[in-house]
Amino acid sequence: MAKIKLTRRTHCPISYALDVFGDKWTLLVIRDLMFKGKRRYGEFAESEEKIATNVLADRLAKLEAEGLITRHVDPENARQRVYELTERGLALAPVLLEMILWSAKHDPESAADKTFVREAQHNRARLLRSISTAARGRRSKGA
Amino acid sequence: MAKIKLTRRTHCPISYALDVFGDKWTLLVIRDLMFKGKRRYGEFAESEEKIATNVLADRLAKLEAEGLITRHVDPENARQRVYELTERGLALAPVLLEMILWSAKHDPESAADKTFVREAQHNRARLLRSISTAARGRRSKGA
DNA sequence: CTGTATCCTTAGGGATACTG
DNA sequence: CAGTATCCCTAAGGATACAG
Repeated sequence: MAKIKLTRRTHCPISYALDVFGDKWTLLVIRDLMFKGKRRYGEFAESEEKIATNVLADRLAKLEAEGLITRHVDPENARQRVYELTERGLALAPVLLEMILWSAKHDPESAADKTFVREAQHNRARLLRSISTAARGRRSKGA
Repeated sequence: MAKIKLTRRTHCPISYALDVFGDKWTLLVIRDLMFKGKRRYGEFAESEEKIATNVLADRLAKLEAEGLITRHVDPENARQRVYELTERGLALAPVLLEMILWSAKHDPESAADKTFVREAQHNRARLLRSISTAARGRRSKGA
């Protein structure tokens, strides 16, 4: 089991955010949960960035410790675990969205992405709504 | 001189953004430039997170290589260098702002911050305008 | 399938002395 | 002041084998 240590440098809100998700992997897991509907360990591991399993386990544990995700046994399959965003995790949607828009504006390859850039550009408000709606659906189904 | 290596993992816009500024230090430099009006090496080094000088030099070089900041000799003092945000760097303002708002909402210590949280909460649009105005002012003064 | 554990290499970065 | 250069240690993380 990965030992989790949550550090905090200063009182600054930017610094705080960086302490929680300021690394190259954490937000990719959030992305998979938020925009790609992924919920299981194996699905995260499949993502094209190819996160190592130990790193994935570490980030999932940290995200749970930070209260950004929950981890439950799938009621429909006791061998499966299901990860879901909490309200606190879901509240990162605007941050992710602005990152997407920035990348799309400044990087041609990102701009060409079909997964969420188009929707983000055309209707940011609707995308934000659809994210929280989808999350609510998942929760009520899972409970 | 720090050797700069810019990597890119996938075409994904989130992944791209993380490749550019996904670490614990880069956005602190951007923060200092954007919200605190800092422009010089020594000012960044003074920040309370106490970035090491070699790390600072590395991040400044990377930011310049990515086109987020410029580096010039101060025309008023040839011994001084002045760092400034480019349009591309300035365009990160909404990302930083959403991070501030998220932290303020989910962390009491951040919420208590006086530097930019209050203004961010009360008038996000005005804050964004004031940032780009300040940047324009700096540029015209420096040129 | 969901993780854990281990091995091992590299990158990150703190401390600090030093240079133009 | 604005960096550079070492030294050295720790954390990050890739690869992979293993366990429930």
